[in-house]
This record gives sequence, C-alpha cells and structure tokens, in this order.
Amino acid sequence: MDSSSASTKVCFNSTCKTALEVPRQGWLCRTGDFADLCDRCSSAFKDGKFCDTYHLNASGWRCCESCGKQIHCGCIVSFHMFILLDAGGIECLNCAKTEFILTPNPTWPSASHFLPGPAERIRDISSKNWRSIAGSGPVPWRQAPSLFNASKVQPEFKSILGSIDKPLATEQLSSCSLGKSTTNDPSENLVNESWQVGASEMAAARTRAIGVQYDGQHNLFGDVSRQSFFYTNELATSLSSLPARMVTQDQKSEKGKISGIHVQQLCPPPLVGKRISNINGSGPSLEAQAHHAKARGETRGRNQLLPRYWPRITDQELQQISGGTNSKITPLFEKVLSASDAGRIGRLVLPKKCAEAYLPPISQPEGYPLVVQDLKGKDWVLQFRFWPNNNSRMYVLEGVTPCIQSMQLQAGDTVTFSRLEPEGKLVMGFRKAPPASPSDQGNETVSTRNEEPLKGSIAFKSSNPDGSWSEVDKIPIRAKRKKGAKTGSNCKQLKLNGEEMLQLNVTLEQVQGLLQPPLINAPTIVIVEGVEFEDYQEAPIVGSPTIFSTNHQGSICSMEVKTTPEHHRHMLPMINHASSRNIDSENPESLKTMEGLDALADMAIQDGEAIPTSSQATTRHPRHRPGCTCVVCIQPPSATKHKPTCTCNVCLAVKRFTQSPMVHHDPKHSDKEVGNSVCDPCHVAYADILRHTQMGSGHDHKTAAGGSSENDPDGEKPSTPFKSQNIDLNTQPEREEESSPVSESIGITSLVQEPTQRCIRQPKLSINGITDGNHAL
DNA sequence: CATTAGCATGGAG
DNA sequence: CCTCCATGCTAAT
Repeated sequence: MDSSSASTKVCFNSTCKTALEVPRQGWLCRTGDFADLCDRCSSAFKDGKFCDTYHLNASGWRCCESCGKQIHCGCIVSFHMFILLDAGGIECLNCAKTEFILTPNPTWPSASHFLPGPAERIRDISSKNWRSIAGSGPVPWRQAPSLFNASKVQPEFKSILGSIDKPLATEQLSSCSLGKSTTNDPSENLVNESWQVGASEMAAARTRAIGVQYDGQHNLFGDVSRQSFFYTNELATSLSSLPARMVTQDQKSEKGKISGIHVQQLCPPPLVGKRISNINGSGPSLEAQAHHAKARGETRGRNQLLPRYWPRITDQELQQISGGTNSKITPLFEKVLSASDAGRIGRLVLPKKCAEAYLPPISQPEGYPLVVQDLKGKDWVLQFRFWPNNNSRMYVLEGVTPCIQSMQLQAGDTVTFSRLEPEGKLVMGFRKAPPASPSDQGNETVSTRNEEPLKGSIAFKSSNPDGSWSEVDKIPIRAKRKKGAKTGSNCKQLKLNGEEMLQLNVTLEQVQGLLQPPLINAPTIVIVEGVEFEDYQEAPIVGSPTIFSTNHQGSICSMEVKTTPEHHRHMLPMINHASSRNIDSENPESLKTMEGLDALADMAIQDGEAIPTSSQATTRHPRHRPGCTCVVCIQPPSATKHKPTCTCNVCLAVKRFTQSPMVHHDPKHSDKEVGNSVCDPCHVAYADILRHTQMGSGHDHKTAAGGSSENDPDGEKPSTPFKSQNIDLNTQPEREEESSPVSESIGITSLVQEPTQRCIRQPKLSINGITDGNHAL
C-alpha cells in the first residue's frame, strides 16, 4: 500500500499499476498525501467500490453489524468507511452516523491507527480494559456491558488494528460485532431498540475507551451512566453473553486466566439475547459468533432471561455489594417483589430461568439452603427449593421474610441477585422503588432506568390518584396482582392503584432514604488504563448447579451430608459459584474446560434434567416438624415462634450449633425421609458453610437466630447473620450439627471460609434489623 | 382453630 | 398452545 504513490506516476493501486496520466486523488495515506489513482481506480474509490473491485480476494471483509453491508476492514481504502464496534464487529459509517453519530474510525485514532504505536496502544488499552473488566478486578463494570462485550472485542481490536489483514480477525470482529446485531432476523429486529441503545452505549463506551469524547451525541440516552443501567440489563445481558465469551477467548488465547468467573460469563447467561447475530455474514463466525448466536438466539431458549429479570444494578449498588472487598460482582438477575414475595409467607418465587441459570441445580424439591449476603454484609440462609408445577417447577426461596424485612422491602421493590466473584457468594441487593421503566414492556429494552428510580419514587409520593403518572404506572412495581389486576408477569409493573399507591408510597418513602444514590443507578466507574468504564457485570451464567445434580439425587441433603468439602461448597451454591462439579474455583482452567457457553448452558440445562430435573413428581413434602431443624422449618415465618428466647428444639439446636461449631446434631427429622434427609443434611453442610462464611465474613452479624441468637456465639455463630431472630431461624446453623458429617463440612467450610470472609464485607448492622419475625407474620 | 406447606389454578406472555 | 408464575386453596400440623 504504501508505495509512495504520488511520486510515482503509477496508479497507487498495486493491482493496477496503470501509468497515471492524470493522477486522481484517492484515499488519504498516512503520509498525509492522497493516493494517486488512475481514472478507473479513482472512480471505483469514489464509488466506494474500490475494495469490491480490487480486494475481493483479500481477507478482512466484514459485514456491517447494522446493515450487513460488506466492508473491507483490512484496508486503508475503506478504513474510513466503518467504525469498530466495541462489542466487536464493525459498522459502516452510514449506520454509525445514523445511530451514533459517530465519525469513522479515523475520528478515533484516526489515521494513526495504522501507526504501530497508536494502534497497539489502543489495542492494549482495549484489551487491558477488557480484561480487567472481565476478569479481574473488583471493578464492576457498568456500562460496560457493551464494554464487556467489548472486552472480547479487544482481541478484535487487536486483530483489527494490529493485523487488519488477518482474515480471522475480521471474522472475529464480525462475529463479535455483537453490538448491534444486524441480524437479519426479524425477530432480532424486535430487539433492536435495546440493541441500539446498547449500540449507542457501546459507541459511547468505545469512545471512552478510545479516549474520544462521545458526549453530546447521545442525547438519547441521557446519562450514559444511567443508561448503563439499561445496558446492564438489556445490553448487558445481551452483550454479556458476548463478552463473556470474548473473555474466554481472550483468556485462552492470551492468558487464559480468567478464572471461574469468566467461565461463568461464558455462559451467557442470562441473557438475553436479544440479538442474534450472525447474520452479518461474518459468516463462519468463530466461536465467538457461535456463542453469540447461541446466547442470543437462545435467549429465548435457555439462557435468556426475560428482560424484567435482567439485572439493573447500578455501580453504586455494585460497590455496596462489593464493599471494600476486591470481589468482583456479577449481577445475575433481579426481580420485582410481588405481593406474595414480600408477604409474610416468606416465599420468594424465583424466576425459573434465573434459578436454573444461576443457582445450583436442585434435584429435590426440598432444595437446599442457600447462603445469601445482603448489602450490609450479612449472610442469610434461605432455602432454595422448588415446587412441582404442572410439568415444570416453581422455584422459590423460602425464609426470605427476615431478609426482606431487614431490607425493608415491599411488594414492588426489586431484589437483585449478584454473585461475588471470587467467592462465588450470592448477594442479594435491593432497589426500593423500582425505577420503573417508563413503559413497561417495551421499555424494558429502552427504558431509562436510571432516572426512573427517582422518578418512580417521587412519582409515587406525589402520585396521582390515578396513578396517572405514566412513569409511575410503568414502574415495575407489581404490587400484587390480584386477580383482577394482575400485572402481567412481564407487566409486573403495575399501575398503581390506589391501594398500591399507598403501598408504594410507603415503600418509596422508606426507600428514598434507602435509595439515595447508592443503590440506584450508579454504575461503578472503573478506570482502566485511563479509560473510564462503567462497569456492569453481566451475569454469567453460572451453572454451578451441575455439581449438585449428580450428587444430589436422592436427596440433596443426603449428598451433602456425605459430601465432601466440595459438595459443601456446592451446597453453598452461591459461595462457589464456580462450583462446578469438581472444578475448583481455583482452577480456572478446569472451568475453562467447561467453558463453552454451550457447555455451560447445556450443563445447566442438563443438570436440571439429568438430575431430577424438572419437576419431579414430588409427593407432597412432609410437613416440616418441630424437631426438624431444616431451614425451612426453622424459618420464622413465624419468627414469632422462634424468638430469641425460644427454647424449642430447633432453637436449642441452633444455639448449640452456634455455640459449638461442629456439633453434630442428630437428625431429628421425624419426618419422612425426604423431608428429613433434605433438611438435615443440607443444613449441616449448609450450616457449616454458613458458619464459616460468617465467621469469615464478619462475625459482626450476630445472629440471631432466634434462639440461637441468645447464645449466639456471635463471632462464631453460625453463619447466618441473621440479624435478628428471624433470620436466624432460617439460617440454621444447627443443621450442621445434625449432620455429623459436619466435620467434613467443616473442612469444606473452611475452604469456603476464606473466600467467604473475603467476600464478606463488614457486616454492618442490619439495617433495621428486622424486627423479629413479625414481618413474617 | 390458626397457621403453614405444598400444590393447584389460571391469567398473561 | 405452552410456559411461567402470582396467588389461592386446602390438607396437614
């Protein structure tokens, strides 16, 4: 390319070399001079057909992610005709202008791209950034969704920048070009909005990454940061899938070190995918594409989570969650609490896909105890289980009342589930007034969630009787959907009725206090190599579930009881996010092996199935009896039952347990096998885990478990930090006791501990401590 | 009898 | 038509 064209009287086009009688100005060379072309070549150039004419056989052809137009990316001639998308892939300038109002590549690095220096620099940045985002760091990313994606992109950038010529690179790019899936599919189109948004985000992101100011352009989005919200959700999800993969690739290719986390990411979780990608023609897309395609395409299928469940965690929230720790937070999903979720029943219905994607598989209806950390750093033990429902399952978290109360959540509020990466611990956050999106459904994609929160809250307060506020209405609060008024599931967002309004108001008010900046949108901004990223982690799927699956069968409990430390880990699904069967969290590689999104997804799916899979026909679970120490039993729905002073067996057991870490308990369960098995074993392992966790974490929490609380060994108390009694019960450390296996569990726990401790931030106080179990009532 | 737990029902997507 | 899931129903305690 370079030959100094001007000087020569030969057409700059190496494939032409026609003597130039009248040099025609062609493209701008790095030298600052224009390439001299012959009439024909010049004509082709001007018509934008130069590459089509002379570079057809050259590598580097990519499809515009938006319109699918073929663009030769590995050529200086067309370099100005496209932009590199953060998420990978490219977009023709026309589309870019339309959507982003961005300038062509040149704008970024401009011609300098070609220069080795800059190019590398860019690439480095991107890559590093991505990595950091993806893998390391505490950095939560926000906007990043796109970035994340971008993370993968990096390689792309590299390829692009560095080796434009390489075909692979191009392909990858194309594939990568998640950002906007130009998808041909109509279905995708549906997604478009979100995508576009994402795209815009991405654009922004990229600009940032690059260092280019992106500002004004995206008025649409308003604050990017906030938008990030969306992104996070939508985009993130959609993107997330990508990024994760990207990451993996990167990792592999480069260092591969990402760790389990990455793996998770691989699984595209959640996502969403709206977009399908492929289309571009990038054709053979590499794995990336494949992944993408799957993830996205499958959005519906497996991984996808409905938009409403997409995590919309703000940076601040992430920061809170992460606390001072270095833990990386991976938003998994969120759910607007329904009346029943927030009710005293203490059962939080988990979206099936979310549960299956991010939580360990459950073979038994009884499920197992799950340790969940709240924003304060407290650990709560919740029973993760399911009910057979039709031919499916309905997943629920039992014993959430204390937790919800502590967070002062009400119907309409949103609970978010995230995972602390290193630890793999599950973290439950919340958002009080749901920042409803303006428009519910459609909105999901676009809605500016950021703003909403506030608005929502405000709106509520001032709320019109009508609930007229559009925004308000839109607010996802679904207070309750009674028969008449259901809010669609999707629609969950209810319009507020008078009553609802009231509820909301309360919530809002409370929330306001709570809300404040932190929770709501703040994306965490991470600066990587000088580039700001709003972090947001997508949720990678975790699929840890599998682990259990095999084991559990009979009863999870039993397994756990028996379980080795590993099992225990698994038991704490959250804790070991990574958990995958034998995979050690430590062995990233093992995880890697698992990698392929597909694999993960499959695993998740399979696991579920493999094991008991979907709804097993379960006989009615025996009622948990007094002696039963299982979490469920202990729960306080009736905290009332179990007060700190309570001397019932359960409480006593708890106390004992708490006091002596390893106490064995005996399985009391009179209950039927199932119940028993479940309860005890789980508990045990669980308890142990908890303890460790807590211990590790911060003992601060005091537990509480009701009775136990008394004793509460505090520091050592069982894990459940329960603030107050309520929780305590749930947690039940005691279980540990029962399962003598505890010892093992302990070992396990120990294993876990460290991580957990890490994770644990400081347990602050419970916020409010919930009052007793009253709420439950 | 009150409460709870498990399951069923049925609307919505 | 199927799946999801919020809520209701009711046996069990």
